[in-house]
Amino acid sequence: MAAKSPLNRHAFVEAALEVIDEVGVDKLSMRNVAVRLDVSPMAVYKHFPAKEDLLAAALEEFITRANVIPEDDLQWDRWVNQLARGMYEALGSELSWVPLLGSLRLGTQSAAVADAFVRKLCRAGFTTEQALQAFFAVIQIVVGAVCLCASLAARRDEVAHAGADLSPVTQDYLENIDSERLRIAPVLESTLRYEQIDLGLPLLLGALKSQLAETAK
Amino acid sequence: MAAKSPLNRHAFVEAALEVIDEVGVDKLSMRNVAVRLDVSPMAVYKHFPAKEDLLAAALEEFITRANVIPEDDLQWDRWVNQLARGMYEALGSELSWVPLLGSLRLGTQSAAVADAFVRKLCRAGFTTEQALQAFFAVIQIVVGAVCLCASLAARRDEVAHAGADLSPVTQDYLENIDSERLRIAPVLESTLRYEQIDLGLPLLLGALKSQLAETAK
DNA sequence: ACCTGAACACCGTTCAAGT
DNA sequence: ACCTGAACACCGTTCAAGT
Repeated sequence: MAAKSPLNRHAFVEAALEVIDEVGVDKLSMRNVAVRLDVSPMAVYKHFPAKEDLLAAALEEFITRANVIPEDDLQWDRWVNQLARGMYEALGSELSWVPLLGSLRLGTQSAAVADAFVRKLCRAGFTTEQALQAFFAVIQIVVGAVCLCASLAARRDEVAHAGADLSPVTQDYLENIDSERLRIAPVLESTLRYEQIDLGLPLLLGALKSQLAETAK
Repeated sequence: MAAKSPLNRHAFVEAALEVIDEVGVDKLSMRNVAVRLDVSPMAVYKHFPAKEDLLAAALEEFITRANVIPEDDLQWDRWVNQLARGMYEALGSELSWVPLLGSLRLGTQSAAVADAFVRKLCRAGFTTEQALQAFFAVIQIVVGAVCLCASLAARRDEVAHAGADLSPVTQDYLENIDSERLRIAPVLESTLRYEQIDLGLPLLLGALKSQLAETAK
């Protein structure tokens, strides 16, 4: 191996993504990234002033690789649908990012996604302002859906009661609610079988279509 | 002070909330909670098997105190609107919870909110399934809006360029995007002045109204 | 320039021991 | 029962020093 060429930023980002892939974001440390590169833990600080900067760079690279921007030949509503699902799946496949979504800053790649979104919707007849608001609304749904998905997944990992037919969520719900309202339980159970993204996103897309019809008039 | 009565669970939750209020969720530790109660750090483990359990209990108490369930005499759409805004404001006032929203499990109080929501919408004419889906959609919007809000706030805390008229978000956007698309910048700037909750929530409420009209037919 | 070693001030958690 | 003290195996970060 070409052992001693000086390491660049990208090597650290690459190593960080590998560590995250193996043990999750929350267990990434400056030390284990360094160990993976066979380098002193403190070498990382020459390229990233703090752990947060390394994480932000890794998230940016993760978003780039997720490659969520759909082909341009789709109709706008299908385009938005596919973008949202792509983001949902990418984040869902690496749930350990989720706790950081609220605190990390996004960079170049996020701007590119925003830009593509606004151009797509403007060409479909939305105003720039509507398009940008729609973008934030879609991101909200995606981020929210991934968060809920993560917190439900955490529940499912809890020790499953032997022979229980109901999900842990429903079980807790039943423990915490008056017996008068038991009728909600089966509906809760079936609703939890949906992917979270299928709950908010269709409603949002419907609203955007009405808005477009309104604007076109 | 009645110093030596044995401490109960609630005393620890109370102390945890005080610590969080002062230094944020991310700096809460078993040790500083214990110090606040003038007790050995290890006493906490007699009541909570792990830090995560203490945090979950604290979040539950936080939600209870936020008291977000609106009065019942409001119309369903205003009721939903007020609930969502209440949750948004509560979480927004204590942004340090946000990074944990995806990973913490919710309990009794969350079930009570879900229950109130479903009952309210069912009485307005929604089916139980629609109501429950709407609940998850609303939660998605709230959680997503708070996450975005937090990540924009993190940006605003970065060193503000002297004399800059544009927000850090817009500045980064401009750095990362072709000059051809500069026209988006002013719209981005004005969109960022909205509260995040005002972007997704109105669209969602509009969609729910159409759905209700559909169902009533 | 780029990396190292040792150190500081913290963590969560375990475990045997106290009262 | 409830709490303590000491210890283990980690953290992020700083800083003077090496090459």
